[in-house]
Amino acid sequence: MTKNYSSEIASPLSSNHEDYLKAIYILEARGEQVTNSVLSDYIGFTPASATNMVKKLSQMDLVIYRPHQAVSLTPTGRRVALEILRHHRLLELFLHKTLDIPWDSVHEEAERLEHVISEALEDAIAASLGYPKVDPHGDPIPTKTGEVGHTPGHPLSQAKAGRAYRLVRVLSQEKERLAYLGRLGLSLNVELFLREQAPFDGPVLVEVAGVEHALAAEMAALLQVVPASAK
Amino acid sequence: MTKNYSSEIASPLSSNHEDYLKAIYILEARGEQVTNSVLSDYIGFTPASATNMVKKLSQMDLVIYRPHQAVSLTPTGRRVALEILRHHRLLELFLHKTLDIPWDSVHEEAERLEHVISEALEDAIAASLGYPKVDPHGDPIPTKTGEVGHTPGHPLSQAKAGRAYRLVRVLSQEKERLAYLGRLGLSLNVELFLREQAPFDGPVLVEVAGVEHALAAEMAALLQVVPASAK
DNA sequence: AGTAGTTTTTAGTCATGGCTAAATTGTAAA
DNA sequence: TTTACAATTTAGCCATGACTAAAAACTACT
Ligand SMILES: [Mn+2]
Ligand SMILES: [Mn+2]
Ligand SMILES: [Mn+2]
Ligand SMILES: [Mn+2]
Repeated sequence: MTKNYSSEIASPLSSNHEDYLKAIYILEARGEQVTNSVLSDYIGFTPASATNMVKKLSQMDLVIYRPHQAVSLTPTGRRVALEILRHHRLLELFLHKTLDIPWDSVHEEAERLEHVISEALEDAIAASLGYPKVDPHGDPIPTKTGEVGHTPGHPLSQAKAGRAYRLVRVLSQEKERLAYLGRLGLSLNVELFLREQAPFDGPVLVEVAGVEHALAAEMAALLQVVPASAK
Repeated sequence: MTKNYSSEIASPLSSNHEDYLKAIYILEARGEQVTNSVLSDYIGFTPASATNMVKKLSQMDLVIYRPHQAVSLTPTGRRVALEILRHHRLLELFLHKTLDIPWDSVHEEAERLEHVISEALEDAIAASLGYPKVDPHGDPIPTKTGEVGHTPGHPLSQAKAGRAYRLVRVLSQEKERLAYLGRLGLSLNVELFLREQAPFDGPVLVEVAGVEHALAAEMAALLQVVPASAK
């Protein structure tokens, strides 16, 4: 767990410390108020454990903690979160492209690997992939200096019927969901044609590689698309 | 740390548990009596910690422990050790071949990665490398079923002067030593010519790629070679 | 404002696995 | 066979970070 940020952080961070920071970052980025229950739900530990950990992170100046308030990251905490997130997404893409691991399995694997790769290995992976900008789900890969690119696109549920789109991001890491999409032929950068959009949040009819499929409204809301012609 | 051996092992093993088992395997394989001090020296924890851990491993039926006697692995313990060793050596080779990580850096990296890769990833790595038999240092890679190939060769210190040899194994993981050998052009499968072997365990003169170098006797003892013509 | 219900924190427990220091055991020389 | 010394084990301590249960604090409704 020796990292380049170790220079500014007293005690070394465990995998769980890192996962907490990453969770806070992701929840903040979603625009949610990171309350204790939101956080503990997300990470899968009890609320008491979350409070406990958040207090420790606050002592290390990685988060701002005020009792009964939402937590937030300090600049250092954000740097650490982004470093782990960079590891995670680089690893997902590497596993997928270099070792043909299916896109619905890379998340789990990266969840463990992200905590143990060195900076040198991170760099080697980035170089071997040609310094990519997005992971296999279209999530932006933070740069070494902590910039996070903005991903274009809008939910398929808000797209207009009778037009062709390209899938640029899937807002889910759920294995079963991704596997299902994969079976429909829907993976990153695939083109689809939006046949019909049922009103009142009804299902969506799409055509992928000449085959028509119906998608639940909630599913369509997770699929970010751009017009097919757009880069 | 979910592994395929989890079926037969009650509690999940931590990275350290796995490193202890691997250490015992390696020390046994070297022909050493695995006493508590040998083991604690090797793993870098205090003797008291080693006793403690060995007792726990013994309760899990992974080692045989009798007070004041050398420890040894049970069949299950050996299986676990070989699984981790397979991970380690596959990872070393993968990092070296696929990501160009120098042979003197792969050990450290693999030491952490070996504990967190899934069986699926292990298989994907093995497949992508064409099911290799040895790692970048010539150490044999155990098979999935736990067989360990026998590596040919004998120490350069016991070779005859005036003949050509090929380096097939280096019995060291020391970063500095490997880096030095690398600088001399000595890496796996490289050919060398043994010019002179000084008596009384004196230095050895070798020619590598047309350049002559003197090696300490202890260094030459770590280099396993075969006659240059031999496959 | 009072109260019910929810969220959060506190208090206290436990397992893990390192450590040091002291006690014990084993070995080998006198 | 005693004695010295090294190796090993035991005992006890500590940090970590999960947990449950209880207390406290917020929120929202009457
Ligand atoms: Mn993780
Ligand atoms: Mn992803
Ligand atoms: Mn290890
Ligand atoms: Mn090796």
